[in-house]
Amino acid sequence: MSVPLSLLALLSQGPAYGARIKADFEERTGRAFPLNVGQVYTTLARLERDGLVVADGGPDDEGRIPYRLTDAGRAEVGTWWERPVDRTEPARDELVMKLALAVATPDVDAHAVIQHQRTAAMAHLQRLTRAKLALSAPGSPPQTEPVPTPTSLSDEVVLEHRLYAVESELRWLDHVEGLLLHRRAPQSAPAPSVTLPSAASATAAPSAARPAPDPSTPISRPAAPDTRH
Amino acid sequence: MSVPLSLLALLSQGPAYGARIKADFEERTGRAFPLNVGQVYTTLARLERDGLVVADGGPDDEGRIPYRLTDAGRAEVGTWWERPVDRTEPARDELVMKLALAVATPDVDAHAVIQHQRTAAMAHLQRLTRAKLALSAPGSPPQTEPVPTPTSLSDEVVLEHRLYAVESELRWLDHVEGLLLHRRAPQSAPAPSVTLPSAASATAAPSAARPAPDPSTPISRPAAPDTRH
DNA sequence: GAAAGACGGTATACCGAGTATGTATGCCGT
DNA sequence: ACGGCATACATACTCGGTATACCGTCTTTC
Repeated sequence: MSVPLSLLALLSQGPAYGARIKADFEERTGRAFPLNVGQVYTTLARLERDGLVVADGGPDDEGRIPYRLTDAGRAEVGTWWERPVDRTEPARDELVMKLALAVATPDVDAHAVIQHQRTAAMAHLQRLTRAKLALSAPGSPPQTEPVPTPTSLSDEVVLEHRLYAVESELRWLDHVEGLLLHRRAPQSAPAPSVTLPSAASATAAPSAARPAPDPSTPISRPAAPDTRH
Repeated sequence: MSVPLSLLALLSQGPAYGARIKADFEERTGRAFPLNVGQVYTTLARLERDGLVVADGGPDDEGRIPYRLTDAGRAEVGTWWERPVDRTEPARDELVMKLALAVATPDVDAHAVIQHQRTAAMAHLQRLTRAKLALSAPGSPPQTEPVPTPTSLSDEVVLEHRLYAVESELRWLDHVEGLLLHRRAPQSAPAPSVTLPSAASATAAPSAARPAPDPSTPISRPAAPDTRH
């Protein structure tokens, strides 16, 4: 759903042929999203069908077929940059479905599911952290690099996103575990006064990158694995 | 990619026919993931083809065709609950691609992209918060509900996930903005000592739902929209 | 100096997810 | 009895994604 727009965005920098577009795309997204060449051609075909792109003449003497944006295509890119991506509908995330099903299904130990996911997430977090360190210091010893941008900004952008995502996922898992404990033993307080963890703080001061301490779940857990690389 | 497994999970509670499965699925995932009926049937067909499920005899007197798990299917569900969902590869998220492209493309004002996304995210956060409040107190005044579980746990699980996700996204946007400022004016500190926002704290004490204050980006931003009710 | 093969580029076939639409049937209410 | 509606099943289609086939050129190697 985002690949077509990405291709348009790349073409807005000038005409290019399929393989070059693929290379550019991967380069500019931190090589985090390997793009199958086939997809590039089928997508280009669809874009051409929709009048957003045109083949700029037949194959040149080296067999390449450059494509360029039409005016409609250029407009499309423009609005893409302006319009925020839609987050209003929930994103069919496997983990969310799985956990929602788990807590709603008898015979399933939701706690165990959470535990498994959590240890995996922590391992993943470790991996990402290591990657980040490697990113900031590519050649191990020298930090006196003459190049001011030794690593691409794109790399960092996607890496950071993954870091924030795992971290958030961990907190969410903790929170759900807390919910489970409450529900299982709704001791004296039947009313679901469910702590409003992030929401309260975030709405109170959403402009600052305010954390969401979740006081309701001081769940004990296996010790953190060795953290340094 | 997760719907087939979900259907198997539902069938593990006993045989059911297509439409019933759809209803169950939506019920147990907080009605956040509307599932097209057609998809249920095609998925069931594939599952039957793969031997994970069998039609339990022809249509009954009301035209329904119940399916039940095979042993292989049951095993599949078992391993699904045990195996954490894979987060090792980056999840083709439109926003991530878009922003990675934006920062790597001249002629594109990445700051503006971030701004647009941020205001949208804040509006969304507000909406979710409102939904959460409505969830905890469905009938407005009385909190003396006799029912201990007036709202389904599944609802809460997916709602909370969305809250954590937006919040994390906001922090990430802030962080990227910080990166942009650094890169644009790499004043006296050329070495990218990039603050390790979440990673450091999360690995230091991952068991507590520890927040990840990002001290590097005290970016000013438009005031928070009205937050209450 | 030609066969073999690596390489770069294009194109097609295939699968699964997801959506829209069609069709049969039973149950109403008038 | 008939129109309308709900229920359940089924098919057709689009799109994202992967694998693979194909074709020309350049290089290697005997």
